[in-house]
Amino acid sequence: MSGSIKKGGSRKILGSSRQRITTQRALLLDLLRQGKGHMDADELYHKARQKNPQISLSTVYRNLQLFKQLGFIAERHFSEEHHYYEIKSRPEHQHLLCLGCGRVIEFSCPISQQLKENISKQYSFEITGVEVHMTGFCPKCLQKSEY
Amino acid sequence: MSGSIKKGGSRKILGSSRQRITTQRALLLDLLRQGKGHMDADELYHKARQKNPQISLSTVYRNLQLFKQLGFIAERHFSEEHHYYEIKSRPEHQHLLCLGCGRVIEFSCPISQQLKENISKQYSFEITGVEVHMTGFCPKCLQKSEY
DNA sequence: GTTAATGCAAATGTTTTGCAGTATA
DNA sequence: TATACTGCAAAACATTTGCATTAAC
Repeated sequence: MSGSIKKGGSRKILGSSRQRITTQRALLLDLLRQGKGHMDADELYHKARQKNPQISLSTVYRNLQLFKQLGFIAERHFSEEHHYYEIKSRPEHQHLLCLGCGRVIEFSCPISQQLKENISKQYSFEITGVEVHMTGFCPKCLQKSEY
Repeated sequence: MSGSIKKGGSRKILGSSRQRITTQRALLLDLLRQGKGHMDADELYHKARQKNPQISLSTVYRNLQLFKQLGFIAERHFSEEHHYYEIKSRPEHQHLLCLGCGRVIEFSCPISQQLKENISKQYSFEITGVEVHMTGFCPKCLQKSEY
């Protein structure tokens, strides 16, 4: 396949484990890094097809699983149907979902660190992740519902 | 159908809206109330079949949606695959999931109220729900991985 | 008696899997 | 060259829907 896709960045990530650096993986990681915010499997698939029309949906799913296992991406379940994925190198942030229009806002939540330590002590857990997920209605949607 | 299932409690809930109080609904609400913690659709279906072998899975799904819309139950997405449901009248609590054994621990998180107000002001949102979801490894699973 | 809710079966949509061929190391 | 990865098609899931029947009002 053509060498038009840079694999430099992916090598850093994938090279350290025993995984092969395929064109598809490089592309998928690229898209995940570029894409600001959250993507579900299907979105990622369609974006990938624009660069590589041959890529299959199974490859997307398989690699999302791999990236997740390797810890490169985090899986979020804040919407009803799909799972969303995002690169872990992004700064710590939490999510605020508007139930009216579906918009997702990210906010930082420094308290979560403290909370994590409290719970960790209390239950003798080793905590690996903290998600704070709020739902509500954004200003625009609040206006609409005022009649 | 037999009148062996008490519909009293359900009447309070369902009667206030225009929904009909069916034997199946009464049973499902009963099970959701009794069941401590979280149930997914399939679990609820199997529990319901023990009391009413005729009940169908579609009825379970349809009613979970209804209950959710009416605000009686909350839908949680803290595990990989399924959605879990729980009666809203339960006291405020958050979830801690062990990635090793799948055990879910509930903990209360009074800070969340404060957090909610902060974010609400900051983004002019009307916040309807706050979920704090932690993942990690419980003491037992930590022991196992120590070799 | 009306009409909403049910049960069944079929449909849908997402995610997973088997396998032969292909590209990476 | 050896084998891990891909693409395809089919399978496996959970969830939804259409429709005739049943039960609640």
